[in-house]
Amino acid sequence: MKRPTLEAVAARAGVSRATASRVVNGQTTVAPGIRDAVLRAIDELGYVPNSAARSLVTQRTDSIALVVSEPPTRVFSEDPLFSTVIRTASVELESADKQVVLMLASSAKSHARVERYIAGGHVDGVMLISMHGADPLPAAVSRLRVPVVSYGRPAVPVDIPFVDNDNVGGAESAVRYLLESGRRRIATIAGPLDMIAGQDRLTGYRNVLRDSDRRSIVAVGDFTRESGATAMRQLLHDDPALDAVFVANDLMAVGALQSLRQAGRRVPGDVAVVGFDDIEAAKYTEPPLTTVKHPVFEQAAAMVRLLLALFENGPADPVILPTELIIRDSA
Amino acid sequence: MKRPTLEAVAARAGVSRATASRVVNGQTTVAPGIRDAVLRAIDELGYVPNSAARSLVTQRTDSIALVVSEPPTRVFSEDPLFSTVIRTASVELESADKQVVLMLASSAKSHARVERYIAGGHVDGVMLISMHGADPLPAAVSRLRVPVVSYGRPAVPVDIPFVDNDNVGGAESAVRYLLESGRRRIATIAGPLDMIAGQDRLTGYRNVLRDSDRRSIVAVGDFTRESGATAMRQLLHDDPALDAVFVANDLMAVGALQSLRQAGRRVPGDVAVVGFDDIEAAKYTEPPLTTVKHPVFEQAAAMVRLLLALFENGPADPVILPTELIIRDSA
DNA sequence: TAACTCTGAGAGAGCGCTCTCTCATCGTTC
DNA sequence: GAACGATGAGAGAGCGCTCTCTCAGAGTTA
Repeated sequence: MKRPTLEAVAARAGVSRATASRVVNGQTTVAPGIRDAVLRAIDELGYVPNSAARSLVTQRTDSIALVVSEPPTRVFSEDPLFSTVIRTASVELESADKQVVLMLASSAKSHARVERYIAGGHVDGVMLISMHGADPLPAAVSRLRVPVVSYGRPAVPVDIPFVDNDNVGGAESAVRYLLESGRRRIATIAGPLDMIAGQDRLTGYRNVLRDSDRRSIVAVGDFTRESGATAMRQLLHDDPALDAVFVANDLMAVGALQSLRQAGRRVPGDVAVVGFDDIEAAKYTEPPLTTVKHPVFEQAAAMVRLLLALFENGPADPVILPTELIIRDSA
Repeated sequence: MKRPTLEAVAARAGVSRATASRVVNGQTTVAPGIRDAVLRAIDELGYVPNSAARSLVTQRTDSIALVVSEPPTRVFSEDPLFSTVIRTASVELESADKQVVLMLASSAKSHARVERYIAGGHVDGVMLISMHGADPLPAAVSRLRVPVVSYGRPAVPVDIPFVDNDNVGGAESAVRYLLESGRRRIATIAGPLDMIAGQDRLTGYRNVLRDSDRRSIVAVGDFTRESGATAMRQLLHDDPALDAVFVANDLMAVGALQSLRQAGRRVPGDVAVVGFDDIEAAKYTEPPLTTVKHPVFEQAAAMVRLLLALFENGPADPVILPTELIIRDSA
């Protein structure tokens, strides 16, 4: 019981394989009567084109690799952004009739695997997500002469188009807000400094404090809740008099809120807290979190558009999306 | 500048294409000297096999579809389980050298698309995740004569192997715990009743209450935080004297905690709360959430093993994983 | 030495499709 | 009425690979 081939369809419709192929591919140079006969044969036989055969000759695969490159330790965390980015990108790509091949690149071994796969011509394009500093993947992939875009500015200077949000500006607005609401000792919990988002948000924090001649108080986390909790304890130990903290992402802010609670500090009374990202959970913390909205959805969608534009040889300028301060109760 | 073919490798190594193919596929019937020559040629040319050509003849694709079937409304939510399941399954499949093709099936249109894709022989097997009640996909896919496994018991009775956790037993243990700790009026926030997890957890709740002759107090949510918050308000309105609530998942429990806080109820003093899933966020709620641990990681890994076993014509019995009550501060 | 087995390598078919080239047919124009 | 361009359909090559079949040559046995 084999799957029917184009040959079978052609035979049944009483035409040549070439004509059947024309109908399948929607060419207009087929007389209506014949087209109908072919369509009927396709329907009766339940014909579905064999993609391997097709892409063997067309040299296209209609699939896109979505490469998520992360340090192995973070692979299994429940990152809410991961889910949103993956889903949005999938939906957008599907509406462009592209398949999504998901690849996790954490170990060196899986890096090699990804490279081999892409080099193997399995995909028409690549989306690179969430890479950390010394990630060799952007450079490696860009060498492969396959259209590629990056979610977030690559940490190594490599010439691939990307979509990012305004991390520096977002952080600046958060810290400026804290300053303007009368906070004096503003600390920060920075993200991992081998990630651009970590670096840039710290830069934003420093920019504002420098301009106002205030001392910066920095602890570094790794964007997980737990690291946020640890970093907050650290900060309270280093400077018990701090009255505000800008946390580089909401997940760490959740951890920080818990540490503050445990230390008996009231939020926002004693310490104001501002996060970054505006994940759904931010509305449900106690108190609800003031945060910088990171347009994850738009960023993912823009990334897909950028890649599709690349296929059409369109312009491929980096896109930077604006952020917005969402004021709730924590600051 | 085209990619080198096997032909080119063979020519360079001074052998036939057949021999080169033997080396590439690791057959042992090649003399060591010749094998080395071929390997050298492969290396020098940077040869990577063309997968389309290969699967055209082998009829295998080495890729697996990971189909996530959800009502459109929930597609963009930041579901922490989604992320864990997808990642675990990916990692496991990659170590078996399978590609992961991610497909979102929310609309009827995308359902058709998924079916067409699978029928098109693009994948060697299918993993179906998170389908809701009237989902036609399990039945449709099982008709396609492609190996398929399901994450969670399919809602429609269809004969495909699945991996699930003991939803009924988990819910029972949670409610029994509430009962044993002296709670009298135990309500529940159920999940969507068109999902097996929603049904089964409600069944567990009812089983225990029936045995103890207590009245059940039920509100229904859809597994989102917001629905949990709404349902909790509803419950407090329906029965202000309730002193415990079993919430069918942690996300809704987070919402419920917020509503309780807003209503001035203390947790666990006035109302005890038990969730289900044990997502990471459960440790960070105020107070930390007592919950039933759902072995997401193991479940995803077991699903992959089940599918791989299917390829080997191995046994394909459903797997039910045990749950465990994790006691924190909310009950 | 002849007949045999075994091993290693090549020839060539064919997987299912697309696409160029060719050609028959028909309508149009002068 | 002959020459011409459109138009629609078929023939056939070839995409890159695997795998069966075949066979040369070396080793083994009587």
